[in-house]
Parts: sequence; structure tokens; C-alpha cells
Amino acid sequence: MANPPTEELVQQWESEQTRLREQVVEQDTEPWQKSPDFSGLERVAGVDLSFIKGDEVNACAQLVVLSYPQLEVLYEESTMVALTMPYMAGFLAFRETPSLLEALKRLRCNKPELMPQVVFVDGNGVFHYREFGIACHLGVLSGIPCVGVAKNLLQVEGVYKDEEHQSQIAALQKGGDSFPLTASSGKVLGKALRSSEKSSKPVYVSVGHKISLDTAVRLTHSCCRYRVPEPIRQVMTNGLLLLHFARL
DNA sequence: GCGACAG
DNA sequence: ATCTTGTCGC
Repeated sequence: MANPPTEELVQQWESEQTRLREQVVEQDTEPWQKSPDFSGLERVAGVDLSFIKGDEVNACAQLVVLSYPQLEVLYEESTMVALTMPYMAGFLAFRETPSLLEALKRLRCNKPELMPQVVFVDGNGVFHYREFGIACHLGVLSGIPCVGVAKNLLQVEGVYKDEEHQSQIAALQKGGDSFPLTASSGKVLGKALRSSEKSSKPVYVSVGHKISLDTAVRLTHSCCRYRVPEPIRQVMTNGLLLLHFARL
């Protein structure tokens, strides 16, 4: 087990999140983001950590770069890492971001021509208690546009998985349909997206950095062959495969 | 006090 | 996060 953080450390993390939050750019900053078919976009990445069942410490950090729009693997990298911090809802970034940043750093060093133009992160961006989830964290620290895609709903203020939420999900008829996740403040923090034609369960998309919400949703949908966008799906399956291989 | 709680 | 088989449906 990773040592639990002290109360002081958690408070330090909170203030770091609120401080870095001011650096998040929630607008489209890249030319390809404004194009209807994302022309100019050639490389999209996915990042994730995979674990073995009982082990909370040892994980496989993965980075995959895919071509766009073909979604074929251009680059793939896996590293075994030992995590320092346990998982805490709201503080995922302090557990996973360091390994992911290092993976991006190695790519920039070894194959700079393969650096992705956008990174899909397994988890939330602005859709977060302090509007600074792991996708924002990785985005601000790397400077690369990031999109947060969560497979499960985080209940932030004003957004609950109640009957209304269920009926909104039921109203998503076809792939690409979405509805906003609105905080009690009135701000739209993300969108629930029906990412593929079959799959009644949506994914939750939010801005990480240097992209607008509408573009993030549109791009996520365009990267989906199944429910989970291909960059993240690739990274998840590869990570698991590798862990099982390493186990023998 | 109780429930909720991305990965 | 991870475990695990079949089964039902298009």
C-alpha cells in the first residue's frame, strides 16, 4: 500500500489545483480545431495506467500515439512504475501525472516528430470538484492540448446520477448525441456523450487544456470505434496485456 | 451522521 | 483500477 497523504499535504494539493486552474485554457488554440473535419490533425495520443488486481502500488504506465484519422498505431511505450500516493477521488493527478509526464518527455526526446497534437486522458478535466482534474493537470504541465474522458460519472456540485440524469441518458438516441453537465453555478463543466451507435452508457467528456468543450466532444466522437475512444482503448488493452505477460 | 467518491 | 463466463441480441 502507498502511504496515505497527511492532511497538510492534501491541503497543499488543493491549493496547487486552484492555483494551476488559472492557467487552463478552455478555448481552441490550434488551427485544426476549427476545421470541420480536423484537417491538419495527424497525431492523437492516449495515456493511462494499468494495475494488477490486488496491487495498488505497481502499475504499467502507457503512452500510445495514433495517426488521425486512420487511428493506426505510430508509437507505443510502456514503463513499469511504483506509485507513491494512493488513489483519492479528486486527487487522481497526484498519483498518475508524474509517470505520464515522464512518458511524454521520453517521446519528445526520442521521437519528437511523433509528439501528439492532442492527448486523451483517462479521467476528468474541468469536470472536477475544483475544476482541475487530471486532464487539466497533464495539459497545463505539458502544454499540450488535452481532453478528459471518464467512463463513470463523478458527482460534482449540481450533477448527480439521479432519475433526471438517467432520463437524459435515455434520451441520447444516436452516436454523437450529448447533453451538458451543468454545475449549480450554471457553468457547463462537461458533456455526457453517446460515443457510439450501440452503447447506451455514455462517456463523460470535459476540457483538459487548449481546446473548447464543443471541439473536445466532436473530436472524441470522431475517435470512437466503440464506446471508449480509440487512443484510450488502445492504451488500456495494451497495458493489461503487458501486465499479464510480465506476470508469467 | 450518512452517502458519495474519476482511476 | 481489477477479477470473470456465458449469454442474449443484432
